[in-house]
Amino acid sequence: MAVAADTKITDSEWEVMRVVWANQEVTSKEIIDVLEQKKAWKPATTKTFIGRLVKKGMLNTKKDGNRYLYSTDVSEVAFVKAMFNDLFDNVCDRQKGDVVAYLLSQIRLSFADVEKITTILTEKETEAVDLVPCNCLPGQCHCKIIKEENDHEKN
Amino acid sequence: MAVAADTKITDSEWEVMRVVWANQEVTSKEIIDVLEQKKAWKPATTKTFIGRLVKKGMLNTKKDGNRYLYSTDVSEVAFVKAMFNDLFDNVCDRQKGDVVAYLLSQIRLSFADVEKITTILTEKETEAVDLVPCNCLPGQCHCKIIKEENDHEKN
DNA sequence: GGCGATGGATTACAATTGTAAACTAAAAAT
DNA sequence: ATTTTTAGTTTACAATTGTAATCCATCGCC
Repeated sequence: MAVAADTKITDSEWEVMRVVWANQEVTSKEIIDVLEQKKAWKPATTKTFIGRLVKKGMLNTKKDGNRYLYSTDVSEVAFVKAMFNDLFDNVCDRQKGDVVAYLLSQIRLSFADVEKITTILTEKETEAVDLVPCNCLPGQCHCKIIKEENDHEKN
Repeated sequence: MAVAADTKITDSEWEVMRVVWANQEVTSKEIIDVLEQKKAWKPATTKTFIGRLVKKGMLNTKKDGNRYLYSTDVSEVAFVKAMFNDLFDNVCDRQKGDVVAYLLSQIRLSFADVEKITTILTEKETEAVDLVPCNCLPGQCHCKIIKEENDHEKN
C-alpha cells in the first residue's frame, strides 16, 4: 500500500509532507500554521504547495464541510529511503561504505538502532570483499581510471 | 582547501562534476563524450552545464591553447557528504538510525569499510540512549504528537 | 438572511533547470 | 592561406519551483 514513493517532490513540498506524516489527517490551516512558524511562508504559499501535492497524487483529500482533510498513502519511511537511494545513484559503489560510515558518525543512536545496525553489519561482514567493484561508467569514476592505468602498466 | 561544498548543484551538473572528479583535469570534449554516452546529451547541452558550473565557481579553468582544462577544488567525498547531510535535514533525528541501517543493508562493503563502521558503531554504542530525542518542530513530527498525547494522559 | 471569515482555485511572475541551436573565434588540416 | 573543425559564448525556450495575491464559494455568526 506504499503507493510508490517514486514520486519526486521538491524541498518545499517535503516540508508540507512532514506535517501530514506527523498527523495522519490534517486541515490546510494546520499545515499553514506550522509552516508559517517554521518557514515564514505566507498562507497562500503553503496553499500552493498543498495544491501541487494533491495534483501529484501525493496527498489525498476528503471533503469535510467547506474544507478538506488531507492525508497521504505514501509512507514517510519508505519515502525517505527512496530519496536516499536516489542520492546514492550519484555515488560510486566503492564509495558508499565510506558515506554510510560518515553518516553513522554524525547521528545519535538508540540501543535498538545499535542492535539493528550490528546485525546488518555482521551479515555484511560475511560478504565483505577486499575492494568493492566499481559500477561507474569509465570516465566517470576514479576507479576505472586507476584500473586503466594498471592495465597499461601490465602490458 | 575544500572550498565549501556548500554550493548547490543540480543533478545534471552533478553528472558533469563526476567526470571532473574522476579525472583531475579534463577538456570539455572528454566531458561531452562521457555524457553523450551515459545521458545521450547533445554536446551543446553539456556545454551549458559546464558553463553554469564555471559561473558557480565549482569548476576552475586553465587556458590551454584554444580550449580550457577544467578542474575543481571541491572534494567529491566532501561534496557527497554535504549532500547527504542536506537530506538528513528533512528527517527526524529519531529516524536517522533507521535510515542508516537501511542504507547499510543496501550496499556492499570492503573489509576496511566493515572495520571503520564497526569502530564508529562501538563508539556510538557507548553514547546510545533508549530513545533519541526528537528535534522536530511540534506539528512536524510524530514524536511530538505522541509526546503531547502522553502528556495529555498524564494530566 | 446578510456579512465577515475561512478555505480552496485561479492567476501571476521571477528564478532555476533541462535541453539545445546559433554564433564566433581560434586551431588544425589541406 | 583557405577551409574545416573545435571549443567557448550567447541566446532561446519550455517546464518546474518558489513565492504570493486575488478571486470565489461557503460556513458560521449576529
